[in-house]
Amino acid sequence: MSTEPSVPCASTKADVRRAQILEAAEACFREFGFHNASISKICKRAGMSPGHVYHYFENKEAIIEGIVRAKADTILERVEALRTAPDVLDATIDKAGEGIADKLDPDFAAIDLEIVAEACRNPSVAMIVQQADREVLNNFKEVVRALRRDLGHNDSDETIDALGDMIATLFDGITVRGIKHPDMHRDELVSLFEKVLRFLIVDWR
Amino acid sequence: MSTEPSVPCASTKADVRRAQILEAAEACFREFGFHNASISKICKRAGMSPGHVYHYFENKEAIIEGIVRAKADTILERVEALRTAPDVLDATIDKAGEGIADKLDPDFAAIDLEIVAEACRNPSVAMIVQQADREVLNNFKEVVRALRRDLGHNDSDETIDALGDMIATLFDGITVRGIKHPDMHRDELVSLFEKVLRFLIVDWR
DNA sequence: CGTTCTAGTTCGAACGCTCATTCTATGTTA
DNA sequence: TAACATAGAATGAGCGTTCGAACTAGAACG
Repeated sequence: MSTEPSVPCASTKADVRRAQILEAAEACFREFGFHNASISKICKRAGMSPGHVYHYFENKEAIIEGIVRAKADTILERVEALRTAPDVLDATIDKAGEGIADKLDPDFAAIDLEIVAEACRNPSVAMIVQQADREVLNNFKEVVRALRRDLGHNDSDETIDALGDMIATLFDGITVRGIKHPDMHRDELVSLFEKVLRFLIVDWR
Repeated sequence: MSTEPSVPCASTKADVRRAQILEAAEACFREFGFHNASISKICKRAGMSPGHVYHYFENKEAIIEGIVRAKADTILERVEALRTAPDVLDATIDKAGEGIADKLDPDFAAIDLEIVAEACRNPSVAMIVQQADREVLNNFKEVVRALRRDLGHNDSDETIDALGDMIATLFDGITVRGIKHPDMHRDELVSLFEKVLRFLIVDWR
């Protein structure tokens, strides 16, 4: 213990509390949605008093933004990892299967869709979501561009843009599909998904 | 006027009121989300008193279900129309462009995503959404099966299932993409979308 | 033809409750 | 002792819902 001065131990007491609140809030948001998850539900789950919660977050909106930002960071890390993989094409298509599995997880879907729905009417949430998407997409497009250059394609920026958005559309769609059609045959869908991905990245044009 | 007995004029006074309420509710749901759209907001917009609203709907949940059911019916009609088109393949791919434009409309997206998010935690909404999806998909799969039979493909049921879900995934994804990346270059995406559709329906396997 | 009756509409005040947020007081630590 | 951590009661607003009364419009009746 003692002083521990300049180096922020990466988790001050305040950081721990903030994380506890965010964790409890995420669980409540998942279960009830942003607007039906009350502060009292959240602080009961976090084992704190409402006053204490307000000591760390200015208001409920700030908690929502905290969650949205945290989720955005997670996705960003994931894509960042892609770029450093040894065989990028295989990694991309292999990881697709994993990515799909994640996105079909009801817990993930509940929060993700809640966030997108909120982004439709809450400008600050929309900003966070859109900025995260921009970074993810830029990252991913770099991967795709390199991949296709190696395969002999000579793409314009517009082509790469469309390709990036198209593939993102596929992943975005999976989350919704899992909710609208929970009993679908997943394995076959994943295999078809990979074929489409191959068509887009390798064969197309 | 006079009697007008057996033939239900298709719109009794009660039906008109119900429709008014649903219309006002939809606008509020779009603007505020299901849970931030209060009865008082809804009835102000509909120009009615709260008591009057409760005369036609048992509770707020029933209004939500009414909206969800109405939206589901609209989509169903759209797909039903596909089956009766003269050149089905072209119609399917042409209509795709229209479908995409609709799904990119922020008003559509706001309600649609709100519904899917609600379906994650509200079982009765989930049921309506999933049943509608089943009907839409069955309809659409019939179209695809016939199309591919004419093209010389001999598909198993599982193949057609996967194909249907894959294409549905594309459409579901577009709505989310439009929110996460509102400035994207839409024309290029639509054209790529159509190529993927052609790959899936015509070329694949 | 005017009046009464009836059943369906429509209103808006009122209820009990929960919400987000604030405030003051009390522990805790160093 | 000074600064921070934590509690929990209090506040006022707004929620979903209920309820009784007022308003209609047309049928029945004299």
